[in-house]
Amino acid sequence: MLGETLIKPNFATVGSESVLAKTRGIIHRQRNDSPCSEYRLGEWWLPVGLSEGDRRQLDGLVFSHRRLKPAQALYRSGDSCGSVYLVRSGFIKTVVLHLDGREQVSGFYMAGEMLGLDGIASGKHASDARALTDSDICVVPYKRLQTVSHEAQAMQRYLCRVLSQEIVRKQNMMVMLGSMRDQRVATFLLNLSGRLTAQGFSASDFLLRMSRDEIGSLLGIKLETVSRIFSKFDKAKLMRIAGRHVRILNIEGLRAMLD
Amino acid sequence: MLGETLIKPNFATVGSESVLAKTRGIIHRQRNDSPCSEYRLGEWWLPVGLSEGDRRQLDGLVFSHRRLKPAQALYRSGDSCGSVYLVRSGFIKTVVLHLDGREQVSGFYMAGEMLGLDGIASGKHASDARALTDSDICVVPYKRLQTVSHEAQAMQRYLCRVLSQEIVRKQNMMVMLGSMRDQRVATFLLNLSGRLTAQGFSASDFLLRMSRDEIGSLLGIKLETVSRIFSKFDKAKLMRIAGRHVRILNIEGLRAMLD
DNA sequence: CGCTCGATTGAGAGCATTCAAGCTTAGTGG
DNA sequence: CCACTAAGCTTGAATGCTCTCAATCGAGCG
Repeated sequence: MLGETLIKPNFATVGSESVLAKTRGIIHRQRNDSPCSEYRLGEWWLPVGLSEGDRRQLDGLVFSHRRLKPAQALYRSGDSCGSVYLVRSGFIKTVVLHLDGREQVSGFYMAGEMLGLDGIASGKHASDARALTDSDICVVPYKRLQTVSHEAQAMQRYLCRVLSQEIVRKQNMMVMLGSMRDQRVATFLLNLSGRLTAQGFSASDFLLRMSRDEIGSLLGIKLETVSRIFSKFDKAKLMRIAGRHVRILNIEGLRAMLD
Repeated sequence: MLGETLIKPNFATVGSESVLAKTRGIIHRQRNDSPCSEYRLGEWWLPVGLSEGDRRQLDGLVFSHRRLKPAQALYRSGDSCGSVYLVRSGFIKTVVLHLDGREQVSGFYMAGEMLGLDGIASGKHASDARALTDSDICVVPYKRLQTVSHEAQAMQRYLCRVLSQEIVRKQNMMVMLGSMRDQRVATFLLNLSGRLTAQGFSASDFLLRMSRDEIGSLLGIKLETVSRIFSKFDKAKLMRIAGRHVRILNIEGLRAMLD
């Protein structure tokens, strides 16, 4: 068991996250719990790449949002893709369906990250997106995004950057799948830690929002192997793992595993 | 050995491809062998997504080209990324460098396909691109592309589609890496066959432009395993393999392996 | 002709998966 | 409040597959 001293910065769900949000001051500027209210994109957009000056041009871009319960689908493979999605809070997984019926996780998305970008090419989503926790999602109509992009060149540049970033992300996933099992798990943990940090959360203490099976599915290994490697890392004092509570003890040690 | 009757549609290199090009009539409208001449993008762009009407707007988009010899680099990881690249002819591989020095192939690109899209996000290329054969590459300055995209909405839409398509491609690669070894090789062959078909080449007879090692690197398996699986497919009469000459005998049998 | 590089094939070792059992946690209902 | 249940997690043992190591073969080239 992990001691009580364990900090739980990303443990908050929709109900309690505003406390954290206020302490960070940027992301959660306001909350509106009405189910279909509209948000202004500008302040959400801002933290991930646009300058303050560009923001004014984008303030007109309004969009709806969706609340999801765990296991609820945001979209399904084959659905016509009229929007892209920005995660306001919560955790989303995307899964690709094999021809033989098996499912494979293709990505996890957390607050501030965009998903649904794989649907732009063909107009149909190439994967399913499902909530892992209670989640709050901004729905950005793609048509509208295009119009704004056409008018504001900054937005166009940003959109291309986001798309390119997703290519890099998938490519890094590909490369990771070519490394040893242990390295994959280390990479996964470091990646998660880094993204949580970017959101203002602790880099060393966090809660996994996904099962061993889902982690294994993403990393191309079986759930038992994930469990064994976690235990191994724990024994090696690289981290402490208790259920889904993770505390990284030796981040340099984890990094050292990658080379 | 494969018999003399083997058709060799994609065997042509820079020296002889114009013969094939003329028979297809769309892609190679003209040839200009001067080392730094400029091409009009419109007719290259056209076959992969833009309507005839949009084309006129794009005709002003000029760009240079590069000739590459086998093993020659188009760009390297870390190079500042001022352009994206369109393959006119030949074969390019992209490789990502692991922290431990190993190299991993992240993709193969053939005529009509774009690469370098992973560099847009950070302004620096995230991989190396090297020629597998003599290749002819269109260099499309990204700044210029942005300007045109801003003016012509059709181009903007197209650019986003291309980026999204690359996301789908990488995602499919990821998923493939989660399947059995045999299935990966089957997927690889079917994918290659399909892309060659899209370029007007034979779907059943073609020449691999990459080594077993490079195939294995992409598929996450060792070169000996690639060789063994090729031999196995050959024994099963799914295909004939002789060195790098491939003749697919039972494409439905290969497809059936995927489910 | 001999060299080199890539491909093929075999044998043995190593490691992840499979199968199975026990354990913990969370949620439910008495 | 506690027992019960189900789902997820951990751990062990044996199997099977891929990798590693090694030898051979063949094609291309000087």
